[in-house]
Amino acid sequence: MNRAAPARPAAPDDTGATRLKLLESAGEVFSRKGFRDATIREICGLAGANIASVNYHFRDKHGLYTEVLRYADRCAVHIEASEPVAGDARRRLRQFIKAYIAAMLDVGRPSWHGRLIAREMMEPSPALDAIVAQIIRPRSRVLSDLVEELLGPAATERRVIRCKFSIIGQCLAYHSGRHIHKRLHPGFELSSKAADEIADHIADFSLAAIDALRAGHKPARRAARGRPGS
Amino acid sequence: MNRAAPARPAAPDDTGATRLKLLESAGEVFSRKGFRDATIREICGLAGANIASVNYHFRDKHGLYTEVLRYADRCAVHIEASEPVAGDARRRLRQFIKAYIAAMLDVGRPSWHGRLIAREMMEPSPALDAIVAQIIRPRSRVLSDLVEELLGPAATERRVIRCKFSIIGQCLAYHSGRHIHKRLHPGFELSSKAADEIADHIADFSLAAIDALRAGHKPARRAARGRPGS
Amino acid sequence: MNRAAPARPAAPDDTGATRLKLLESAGEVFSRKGFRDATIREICGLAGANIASVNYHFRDKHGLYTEVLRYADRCAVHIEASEPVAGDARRRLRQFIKAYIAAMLDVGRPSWHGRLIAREMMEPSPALDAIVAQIIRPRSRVLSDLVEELLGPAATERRVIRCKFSIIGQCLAYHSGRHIHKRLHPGFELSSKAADEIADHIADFSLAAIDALRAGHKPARRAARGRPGS
Amino acid sequence: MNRAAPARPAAPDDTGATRLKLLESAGEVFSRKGFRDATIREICGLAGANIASVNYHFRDKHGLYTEVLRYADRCAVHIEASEPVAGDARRRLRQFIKAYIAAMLDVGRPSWHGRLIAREMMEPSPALDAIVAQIIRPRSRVLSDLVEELLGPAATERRVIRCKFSIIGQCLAYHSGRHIHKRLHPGFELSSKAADEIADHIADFSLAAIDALRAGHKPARRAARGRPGS
DNA sequence: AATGAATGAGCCTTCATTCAT
DNA sequence: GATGAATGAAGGCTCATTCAT
Repeated sequence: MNRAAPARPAAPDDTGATRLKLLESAGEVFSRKGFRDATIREICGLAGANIASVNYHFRDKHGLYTEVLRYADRCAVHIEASEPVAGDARRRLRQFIKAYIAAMLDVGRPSWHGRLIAREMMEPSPALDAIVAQIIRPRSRVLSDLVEELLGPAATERRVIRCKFSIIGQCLAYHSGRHIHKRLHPGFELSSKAADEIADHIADFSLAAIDALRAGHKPARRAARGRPGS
Repeated sequence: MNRAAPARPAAPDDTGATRLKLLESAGEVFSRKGFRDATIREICGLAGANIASVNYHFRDKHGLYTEVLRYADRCAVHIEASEPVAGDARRRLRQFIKAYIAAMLDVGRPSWHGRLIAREMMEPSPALDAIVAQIIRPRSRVLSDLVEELLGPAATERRVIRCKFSIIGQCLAYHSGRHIHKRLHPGFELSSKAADEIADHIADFSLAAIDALRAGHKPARRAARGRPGS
Repeated sequence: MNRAAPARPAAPDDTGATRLKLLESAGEVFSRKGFRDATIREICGLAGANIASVNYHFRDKHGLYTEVLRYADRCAVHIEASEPVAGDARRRLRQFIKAYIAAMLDVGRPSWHGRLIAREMMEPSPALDAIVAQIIRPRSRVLSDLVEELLGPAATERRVIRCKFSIIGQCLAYHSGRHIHKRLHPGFELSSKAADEIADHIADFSLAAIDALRAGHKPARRAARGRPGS
Repeated sequence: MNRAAPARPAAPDDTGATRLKLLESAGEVFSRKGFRDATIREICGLAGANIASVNYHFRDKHGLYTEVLRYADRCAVHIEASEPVAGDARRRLRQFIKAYIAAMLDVGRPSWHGRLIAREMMEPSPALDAIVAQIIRPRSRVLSDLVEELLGPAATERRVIRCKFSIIGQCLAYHSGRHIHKRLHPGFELSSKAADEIADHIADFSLAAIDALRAGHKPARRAARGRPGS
């Protein structure tokens, strides 16, 4: 009743140096350690601010977290917007995957955005619903449309969803499996340099699979053999 | 469920009812909440043991965690061992995927084993190295061999690794993305009933893609400009 | 209600809308929650003022409290002054009790004045000395004079004080014991409607006792053995 | 779920040196400063115990407070029980008042019991209901019966309650008004020495008043005059 | 005359750990 | 072999206060 972001309720933005530094630091720490393991002390220390400033600007640790997610959302919008809509479906899918992989592998960016959302996906906070509605669902629709177009007559709702998950899963593997990857294949660095190559692999892999599903027209067990490749 | 290490009779000893109950309870709680969020109190409460018993039996919270992982490992061995080695590569790959998906979706089991390893993959503890060496690497080899065989002349080290990740990534997606899936597609339950169908989809998808890679000897049929592989 | 000190034109200045609203709000909150439980935030919120305004206008939370007491004092003067001086002692005592009970039971007023002083009586702040000197002692004198007159030849200093406390105590009971009263006798509301009846009871009760003390010249009519007074 | 007085749920008692010292210290501090102003640090410091011991033994600051009240209750029982039931009503009322005044003025006792209950009366915590039921209501009944007997035919429910409050109010005045008393009449010490004399005054005062009410048989305004004394 | 921003101290609570039996 | 009792460190939060404008 007598707190909340100090009388500036509707300005979701940036003005205020401390507030901004706090958001950045919190994004970094939350994405690295998760909500509970992140301590307000570390966040404030990183931002060079007093411990109580979190209470002042965001009321709460939860309030800070929520605001960090909204902040990440605002930053994410133009990444989305900058993607080209032109080209045929195959090309657009490849582009989509490239953008996704780039996000997963932290290619030239504040870098914690992707990690934070990945974290929410694995162990959701009450904020996940909003994230799904604002960030994930729109992108999911784009992907669904692409897959549906590529499947052509073979597209059923169920199959579109499965293919979508297959594509996203391949991308996510390079994020959530990065620690395993590092230990299993020390020679294959997951640097941003490899991003393009990885994305192409996933695109090739997925397009071939979808082609096969379309050609076979039945997802039957051995239907795939020989067809898609020729 | 809690059979003492069958092949390793002199294992660091599982006798002691309390000790064993502690391991089971800890596995359950650690897998559900992660290392830090799990409290010794809850674990002991679930096991009906004294708070100090963790210190007594395992010296430490970390000691308990390490021992839980080794305990899970011993239990995991025969799951691995029970997988069929017979059949051609296509069939064995499908079996592999079915087993993996079943583990991910907790099909009829005490079931914290899979969840715990999934957790370690995302935010590793010092114990991850041991897990990789003892549990993950062996399975990874099995999968590598399968993929290599299926790729035939098209198999390069790099490509085998990429395909392996594509397959594992699709499976993991149904675990790490389960919260998103539930929100995005409320109609499609991720129950154990769907496990078989999902596994078949992933097998079809992956086999088709691998076939295409093999046939084309170039990553994709009509690789949209830029030829990722070369 | 918030008329500036009428008889004291040069009083430490009440001009300034914010300052005045702050005093009113603080009186309300302090009287309801006590000094420490009252928060500056709530007071300022109620007054629609900035948090720092307390420091600006009153230097301190303590400064605000002191000033609130002085403000209440100024408001209290005419209540005191408006009491009738006419009539015989019995009637004047009854009037005194009615005024006191009305103050205790908050009969149709902004009403935090009485509550605030009651609070100071129970756990005094450094400001209590001033309150006693300026507010309480004058009224106490009035009551002493009445009791002395009523006791007549039986009046000793000690006995006058005791009777005075007996009268005040009965009145205070309806304030400090209100929560007990509510629980013990849910049927008997302590509303302002009952104020007059209660005051009459206390007056009857006390006058009868004083009469007896005077008549017997020994504390009680048939003082049960031991004669307390002698 | 996993806390509460350590597995000794039904033993409301003493064993445990630290636990007992904690109860005593808490009683002292709570009675002097009230629930919120009392700090766990001060209580533990006074008891020579660690800060966390409150959590261990009583789960909570609230839990400690509740237990302190129950502890005070147990101590209070024999005070109650030791009161004589013999004698006529006048004498029993005088005894009642003496006991009450002795409690108010802390005559030779752990000393915080009375203060604590007095505090609860003025600003109740959720525990007040229990206190009323277990401690206050029984005593209140005793007093009601005495007053009813003394009023004889003049006793109505309403009048009995009023007289009861008049008696209790006089006693409470010496507790809640002690700070005022000290400042107003520095000569009259409120030591335990004066307790007996004060109690006798209240008894004389109240008995005379009740006699008058009985004689007048109507509580009318001027009915008291001349009657009770003769 | 007044305020938004920031601060440091302190409180309650929780947790893993240890000690003595 | 096992446990009840006790502890110290740390975390989140609240509050009165101050600074710069």
